[in-house]
Amino acid sequence: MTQWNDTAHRIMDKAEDFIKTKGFNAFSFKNLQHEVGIKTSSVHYYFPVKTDLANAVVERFFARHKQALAFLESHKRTPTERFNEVAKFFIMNAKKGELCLGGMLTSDLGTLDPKARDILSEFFEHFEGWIEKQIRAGQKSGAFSQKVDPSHTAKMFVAMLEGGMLIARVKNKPDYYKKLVKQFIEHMQ
Amino acid sequence: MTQWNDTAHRIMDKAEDFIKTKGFNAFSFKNLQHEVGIKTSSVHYYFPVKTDLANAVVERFFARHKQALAFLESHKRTPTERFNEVAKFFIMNAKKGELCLGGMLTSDLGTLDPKARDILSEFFEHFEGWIEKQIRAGQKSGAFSQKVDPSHTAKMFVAMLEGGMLIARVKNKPDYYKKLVKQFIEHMQ
DNA sequence: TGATACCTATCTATGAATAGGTAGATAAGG
DNA sequence: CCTTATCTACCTATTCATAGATAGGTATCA
Repeated sequence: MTQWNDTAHRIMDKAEDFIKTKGFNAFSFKNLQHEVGIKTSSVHYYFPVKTDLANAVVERFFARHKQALAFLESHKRTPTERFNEVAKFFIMNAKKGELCLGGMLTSDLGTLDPKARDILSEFFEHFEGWIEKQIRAGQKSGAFSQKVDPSHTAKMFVAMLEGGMLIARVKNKPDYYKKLVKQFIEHMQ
Repeated sequence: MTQWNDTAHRIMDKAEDFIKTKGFNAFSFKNLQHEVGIKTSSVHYYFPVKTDLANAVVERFFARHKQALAFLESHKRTPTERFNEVAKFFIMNAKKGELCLGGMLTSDLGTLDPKARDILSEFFEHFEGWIEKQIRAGQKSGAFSQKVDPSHTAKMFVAMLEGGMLIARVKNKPDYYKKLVKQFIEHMQ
C-alpha cells in the first residue's frame, strides 16, 4: 500500500493486466521488464519472488475494492443506487475486457501461496457482506422484496458476477453480462 | 474422441487434472511424463504442441458433457430431478476439489488458441440451452414458477455454478456451494 | 557514508519442441 | 511362407529459448 513507491506500483499495474488477460502463470518477469521499462532484476528488488508480487497485487486490489465500496456508501444514498453502481462498474470493466482481478487470481489458486489465498478468501467474504448489507437496507426501505434471503442472495450475486464475467469474455458478448446483472437486480425488487 | 488410443486418453486425463488444479500454464510436458509414465517426446507424438493438448482435452470434455446431459434427459423423468442431478454432480465434484474443466480453462482463455475458445463458447451455449429447456419443461408441468424467465435464469444459473465453484474452493467450503445451488433451485419453484 | 533505486552480467533449471532411432505389429508381393 | 516395406508407438538425446533468481556494481541523494 503506502509501502510501495511509484515504480513498484507501475510493476503491479502491469502484473494486474497480465493476470487479468492471461493469468498469473502466463507472464514472466521479462514481460514486465518490457512493459514497465525496467530490468527483471529491478522487479526482483521490489518483489524477491514471484509469489511476493501476487501477494502485493492482491493486497492492493483488496484495499482498493474496500475503498471503492466505502466510497459508494458515503456518496450514493439508496441501496438500489449503490447496487447499480457496483453492477455498472463490473459491466464497464467487462466491456473493456478487464475482468475482476479477484476472480482471475482465484482461478490460479493452486499456484499461489497461502497468504494470497487468505486475502482472496477475505475479499469474497467482504464483498458478499457488503452486498448483503445493501440488500437488508433495501428491504428496510421497501426497495427490495422481503422474500429475498439477504445472505444467500448476496452470495449468489457475487458468484454470478464472477462466473458471468468469464462466460461473457469467452462468448465475446459484454451485453450478455449486462442483461444478466440487470435481471438479477430486477428479480430482487 | 475415438481417434485417441488409451495412452492419449491417459495423457489427457492427467492434463485435465492439472488444468483443474493449477491451470493450463502451470504444468509442463515433464509433469505429464512423471504422471503418465511416458516420455515428453511421446506426449509430443500425440499432441505436437501444447495447445493441441488443450484442444483435445476441451473437445473430449465437451463431448462428455453433452452425453451426460443427454443421459439425464433419457433417465430422469422430471425437470426437477434432472436439475437436481446436475447440481448434485457439480457439488460432488466441488467436494472432491474437482472443478468444472470448462470454467477453469476459460480462465486461461488468453493463452488458448481460437479453436479451444470456440469449443468453450459452444460448451456454455449448450449448457445454458439445456438448462433453459428444463426450466421451460418445468414451467409446463407446474414445477417451476411462471414468473421465471427461462433464458435469463438459465444463464444466471450457469454463471453462478462457475463462479461459485471458484469461490467455494478459495473459501475451502464446499457447503457454501451446496447451499448456493439449493437456494437457486428453490427460488425457481 | 550509507541507504535507495536501479543497473549489468550471469547462473541454473526448466520450458517446449525436434531429430532421429528402434522394437514390434501389420501388410503385400513374389 | 518368407521377405521387404511400412506403420505405430514409443525411446534417447539434444536444441534453443526462457524461466526465476542472484551477485555485485553504480549513481543519486540525504
